[in-house]
Amino acid sequence: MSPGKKGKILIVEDEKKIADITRVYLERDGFGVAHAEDGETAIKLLKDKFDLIILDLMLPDIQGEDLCTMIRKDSEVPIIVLTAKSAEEERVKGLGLGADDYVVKPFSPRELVARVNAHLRRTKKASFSLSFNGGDLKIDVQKHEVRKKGEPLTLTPTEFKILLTLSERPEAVMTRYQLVNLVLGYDFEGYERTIDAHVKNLRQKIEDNSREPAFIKTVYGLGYKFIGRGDED
Amino acid sequence: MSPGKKGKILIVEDEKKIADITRVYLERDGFGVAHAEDGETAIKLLKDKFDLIILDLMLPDIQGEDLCTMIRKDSEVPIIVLTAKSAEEERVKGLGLGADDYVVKPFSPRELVARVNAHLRRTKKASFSLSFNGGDLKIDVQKHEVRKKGEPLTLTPTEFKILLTLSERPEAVMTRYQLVNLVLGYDFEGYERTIDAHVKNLRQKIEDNSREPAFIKTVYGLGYKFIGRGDED
DNA sequence: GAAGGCCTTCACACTTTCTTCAAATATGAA
DNA sequence: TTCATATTTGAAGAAAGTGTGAAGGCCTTC
Repeated sequence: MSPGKKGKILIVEDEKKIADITRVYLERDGFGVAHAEDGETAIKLLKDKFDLIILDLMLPDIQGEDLCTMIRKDSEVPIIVLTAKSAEEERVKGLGLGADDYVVKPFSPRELVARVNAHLRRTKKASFSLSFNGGDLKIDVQKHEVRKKGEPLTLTPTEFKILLTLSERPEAVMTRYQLVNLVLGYDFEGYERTIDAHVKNLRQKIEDNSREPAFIKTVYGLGYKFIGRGDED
Repeated sequence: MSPGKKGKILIVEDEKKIADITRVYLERDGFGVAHAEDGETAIKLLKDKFDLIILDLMLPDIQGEDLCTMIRKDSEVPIIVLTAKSAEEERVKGLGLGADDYVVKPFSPRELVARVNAHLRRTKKASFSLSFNGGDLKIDVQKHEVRKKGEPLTLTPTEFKILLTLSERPEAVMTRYQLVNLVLGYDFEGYERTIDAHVKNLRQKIEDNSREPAFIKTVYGLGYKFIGRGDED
């Protein structure tokens, strides 16, 4: 493993080509990278300390979810989960398995590196959660939970991901095109306005009045943006 | 080569069919596209600057890898490599040589375009904004927001584009023809003076007195120009 | 194999914006 | 100053974008 000035990262991924490309990107960005092709190897390697773990949920010998909870039991290391856009994602939600972030496959390697950097930057914060407007809206990624004025909401995986994507960059307009890529995956070939339907459903859950949305605003001709004052965590 | 509002892309690919379909998709998405059928042509074309390069690793006259390193030596331009499915090894090698992403043939044009966009989005400055006359007028592209003395204004998409186009080159006169092309698109077939109507509406929003515009001046017989001292941001 | 959850698509109503036009006003040249 | 040409403006129909409910498909669970 190369030295890694910026930190040590463990990739747990059985698809060699994905692991390789990810490694190349991370190393180019100054990270040290170790790679495990299966859960067993990962557990061995985990005797060393890592600064962040990238974990594919689909592994040959062990359920990624189990590995995730296992890691989380022993440490607070940030975990970014890779999921194929399918039923996997639902399990992320169902189990609330304590990952700090998740990225939909196929992903842009640059996107992944950006997220790795983002997580390490806020490494001091115990967990990756967002809170807006004096606690009116709270998003806890590890628990995969959203609360509005304390009340837990039930969001579908796609709704959650849209909300997360928008709220990570308050005020910034995201086009439907961008949202499709980030939320549904770069290989999504469907109808772009599917996003509208999800936004509608999302608004009905998080907004007081979905006709006059306070959080997710429409930007005519462009897309959507999230409005909210981030709170201290 | 078509103008390309979103950026200029060079396709280096000897299979004409693939090059053509890729070009069509990219152009439809607003890119300008140049095409080289072999390495030699590519090197000639590379005297121009491109925003991204799509490079087939299998070329008639030169090793794609060599071309890749060659390009990377001179510039940071994002490179997406196309590889045939069989050539497993080439992928990683290509990435080691400084490519930014790879796509396996046969590929979905849509996915390729999505990746192109993803790379360019990362390359671009995260958020650029313009500020004029000591903060009197601020334009934030990422937020798609314009503020006049701190007050947010509601501009339509076209108004926003006109303002942005003009303000990016303060003092420069832009003809209606130029504005139509840049703002309404090269394929706009309507009445050139539509711009006037938009400028009118824009002035009513951003000017104190739309009869004596301070920002958007008319240049009689020519077009419009934006006046403003850019502030440090 | 029925039920339920989720995603996607579609059609239609609705909202916002764009384009065009014609009248009014302004400009520059003779 | 006068004339021909340019520009501004308000209004209105045309066009484009968005919200929404419902239907169908796929998958998982019971």
